[in-house]
Amino acid sequence: MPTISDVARLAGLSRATVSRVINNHPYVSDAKKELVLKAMRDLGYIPNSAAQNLRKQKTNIIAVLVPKLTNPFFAYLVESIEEKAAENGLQILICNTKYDKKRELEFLRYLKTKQVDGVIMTSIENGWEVIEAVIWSGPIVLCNEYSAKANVPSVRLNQLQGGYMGTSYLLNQGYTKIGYCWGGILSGLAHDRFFGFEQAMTESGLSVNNNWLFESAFSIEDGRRIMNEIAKMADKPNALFTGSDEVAAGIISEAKKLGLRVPEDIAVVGFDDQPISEVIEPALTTIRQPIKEIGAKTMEVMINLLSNEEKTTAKIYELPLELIARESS
Amino acid sequence: MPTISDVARLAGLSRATVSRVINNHPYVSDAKKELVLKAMRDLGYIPNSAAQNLRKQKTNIIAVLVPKLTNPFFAYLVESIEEKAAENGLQILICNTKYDKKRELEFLRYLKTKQVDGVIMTSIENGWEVIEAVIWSGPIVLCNEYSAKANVPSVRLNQLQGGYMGTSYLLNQGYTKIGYCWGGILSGLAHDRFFGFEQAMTESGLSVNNNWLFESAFSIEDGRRIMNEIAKMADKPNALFTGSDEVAAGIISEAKKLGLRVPEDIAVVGFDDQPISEVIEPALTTIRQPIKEIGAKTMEVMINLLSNEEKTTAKIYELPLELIARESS
DNA sequence: CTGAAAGCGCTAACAG
DNA sequence: CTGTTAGCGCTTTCAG
Repeated sequence: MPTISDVARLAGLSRATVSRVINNHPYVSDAKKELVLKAMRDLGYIPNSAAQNLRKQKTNIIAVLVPKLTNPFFAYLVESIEEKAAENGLQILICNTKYDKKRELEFLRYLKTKQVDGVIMTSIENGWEVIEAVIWSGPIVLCNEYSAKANVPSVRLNQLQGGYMGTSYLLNQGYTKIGYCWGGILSGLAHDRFFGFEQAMTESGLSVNNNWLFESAFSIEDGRRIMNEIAKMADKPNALFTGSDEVAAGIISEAKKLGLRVPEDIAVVGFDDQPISEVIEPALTTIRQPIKEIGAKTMEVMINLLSNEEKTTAKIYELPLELIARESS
Repeated sequence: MPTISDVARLAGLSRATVSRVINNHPYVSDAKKELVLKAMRDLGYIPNSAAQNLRKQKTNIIAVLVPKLTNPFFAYLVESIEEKAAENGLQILICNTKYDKKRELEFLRYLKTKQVDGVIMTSIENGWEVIEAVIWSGPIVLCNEYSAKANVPSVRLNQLQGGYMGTSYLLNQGYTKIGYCWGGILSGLAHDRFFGFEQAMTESGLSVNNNWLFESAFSIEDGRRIMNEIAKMADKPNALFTGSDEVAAGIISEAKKLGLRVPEDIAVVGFDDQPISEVIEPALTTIRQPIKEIGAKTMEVMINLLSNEEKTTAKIYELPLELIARESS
């Protein structure tokens, strides 16, 4: 493995000059530059990034924390973030927290070990106090997530609007016995969405039925479970706002198994507009999140933070959602 | 940001001793160790990984190249690889090549820049000659992929068996007009699978109909497109081996739109046993790949390579596939 | 425009 | 068991 010294020796120049060529500095004569380039080629030289990172005190890597990589929403989000990162000469390090506090903390440590220059969090598992302890080591940007206490920028979707939109749609279709599925923790985002649901209900003079609030709803399997719970109820909801296409898919699939018709017996609204929502039958009414836009915006904010053009504040960037009406409600 | 020197100073010891504590070396008296630990705590010290990487000439990071992160198969595969990596104190760097030669090459460079200690490739875009040029910088392991020319270990599934199994199943169900969908490039893996298809056909005294070979089949959309092509044919296949659950889902969904019955009018076999296959209607007959096992095995081989217990050879580890019979055929 | 020199923060002989 | 010393490979003043 040739080093910069080998290149310098072969080119008959100093390491400083070679370094200048590597980093595209001005003030290197074309002649010497050619010499260096040739030597680099001849030796198959590639700069060692650990050395560069150490010396420059930066890595050009941004950690992107996601709670579940196998959730298409996050897979697409990561893709959009990566795209914007690449455009700006940055690399991303995908960190799959699996909704686990400890794992999240380990990844946040990367900021302190200088393995990454910044962190984008697409979910928050730990309390903000814990996260705050890390932040002075580098910028953090929240994406599709927020915490009331967080004093960092966050780029997110208008979840309140999402909850309101989905619920209103059901109400307009004439459903009044509406159930609600959610993950289980009323973190900022989930809270807003629920608030939107509540608001739409209230405005229609309806109240929320606590028996129809289903938690721990994440996966297709959870959807099936919830549908079975509903089937056993004496007083059943006739519509569900699920907060996730996967959960919605599970509900629809199980409902059909149970001999129920969707949307006649039970209407369903998903969230995300994932590929599955077009393929399932009946096709899913869902709420599309502008994934590309949110990813790009998040990276943009991060880049500004890194270049100190912007300083860390709790600024919120909010993007709109869109309801995609299909057949399930 | 405190450094090792700050810790040493505060503890009244040398940097060497602090380093020993950091790295859990034996031969540090408990008393001094306590002193160091306390100093580290008091300062909030965390070792700088760029410095460690430079000094140790290794990063404990393995790059995992995947062609498409939004494909659930790869998302799950990455998860299983990560799990095994974490168990062994390794970190993975997920690299999304997007089926792009140039991106693949950029990621392979990480091996030369010493950003990673090894590379796991779950697809190959470039010719092997190109890849070979990189390999002396560190170990490469192929996962669910192989190249005839590759002189590195590969952990893969028996695709020939997969192609054979899916086709035989269709034949046993009485279908004889069987079409075949594939990505478009007959790389090792795809070739084996096709060969299995051919073999099953031949054994049944059937020949492959070239009109029913559909290429560029990757996504749900592609499935829809193919189904529409079929609808226009005078002589139509009555069964399809798709090589992908996504494509199969697209085909089924579109077939129903066209008023066709699945499997009566057209039977479909998928590949991967992705979540979608259970939710779509009719549920998809598909071929399950042991993702957990293949990921774990791949990492195991990588770890042996890194520890020099094993040297790089073209050894092949092959895992079996399993047919999951459902309703689509 | 170019080179010499001084580290970035850490680890690993080696000597004691 | 502990400290001294010599770098890992690169970049960046500072002179010239």
